[in-house]
Amino acid sequence: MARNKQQNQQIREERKEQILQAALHQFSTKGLFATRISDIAETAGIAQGLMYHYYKSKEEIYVELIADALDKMNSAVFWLKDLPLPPHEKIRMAIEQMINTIESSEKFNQTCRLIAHASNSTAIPEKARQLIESKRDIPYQEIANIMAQGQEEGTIIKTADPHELAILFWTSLNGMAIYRATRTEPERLPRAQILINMFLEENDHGK
Amino acid sequence: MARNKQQNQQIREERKEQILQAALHQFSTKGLFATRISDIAETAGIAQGLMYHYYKSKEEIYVELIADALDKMNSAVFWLKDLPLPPHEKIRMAIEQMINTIESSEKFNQTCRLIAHASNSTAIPEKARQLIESKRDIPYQEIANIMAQGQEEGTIIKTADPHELAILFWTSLNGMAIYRATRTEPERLPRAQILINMFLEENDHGK
DNA sequence: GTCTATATCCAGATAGAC
DNA sequence: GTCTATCTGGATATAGAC
Repeated sequence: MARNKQQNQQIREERKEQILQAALHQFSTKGLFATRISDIAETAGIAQGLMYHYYKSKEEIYVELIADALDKMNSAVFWLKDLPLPPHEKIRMAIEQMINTIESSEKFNQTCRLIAHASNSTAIPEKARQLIESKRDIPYQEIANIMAQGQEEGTIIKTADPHELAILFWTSLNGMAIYRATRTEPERLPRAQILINMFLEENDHGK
Repeated sequence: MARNKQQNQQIREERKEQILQAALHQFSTKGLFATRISDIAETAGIAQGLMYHYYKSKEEIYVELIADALDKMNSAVFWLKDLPLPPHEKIRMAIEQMINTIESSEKFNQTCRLIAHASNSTAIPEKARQLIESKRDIPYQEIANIMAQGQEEGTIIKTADPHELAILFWTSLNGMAIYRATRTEPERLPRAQILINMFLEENDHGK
């Protein structure tokens, strides 16, 4: 008896993680349908047949990745919400952090592309569709809340309603993420400050 | 002799147009790999085999659609460039028109999704990749030129360089197009004015 | 747990009748 | 020009040896 149950369990966890990472890389650049299960296996450095020892299908891996991505996104937003900062500082920080992360984190980038692919296709697994539908509006809602608080405090512009501002907030950042993800030779993104200025009342600009 | 050459030629043109339209619809919602040639045939209302009488492969249709989309986009940008308007009015007009078109035109929407799918995938036909690579930067360049002119005239903000502003311009609009395209029950987009304000010097805001 | 070999299925593409 | 029937290749998924 070479291995006991615990060791097997650990190998299992490691392999699954390995597969997920390889799958994220493949799915994010090629999408669900253009990536073959053998691509993932190759990237993960294991035999194609072994994939089915860990996941029942390509789609199952995909759904797990989508679920993870949505959860991480929403966690980050709730973390922002609970920060002990005034609303306009939350907006400032969120934009700065997002642009910074878009520029520097390869994994974050892959995650953005995965979600972009998924949101833009009707041909994804039903389970994935439901997950996205049920969770994608949370970030919009939370940012809208923060915008509303900022408007009450007089630090966020009142020329648009909070929900409108939230859409503008996310669509701009989302656009940047896609821009960045689709350039091999990444040019620098616009500085955060310009985008921040769009939301703040004049007197706060230079703060 | 039922039909002469000219009539056949006309039928041919009509069919090709029919196929392109059906393909745009399919590709834009499902992407290249998830759409089957039979899906396109069905949408176009013709037999699957007949597809190959007009196009040599699925990829050929795809490449033609990509080429059309890029050309239309670039034509629109050159049209804007040649308008007899001051730079900041061109920017204003471009944003207003884009948001308006994103909201109202189904076909424009499909085109945006097609390009989004294509830019976001490395698994597209080589020919399509080359087309995109060679043409996608033209709109950025042209908008950057207009921004630079506006800065000289003092109507566009000088806190960022023209290229940076151009990226912000396109990524924001692109983000909106994707947002709009991926909602079945389309909520209204943010009003153009808020985005316009991001680029104009203060004194021009209310103009 | 891991691999190789293989069965199965399905979409792209072709052939040939009308 | 259009259709139906068919071939072919390639990818998913399974079986079975190690």
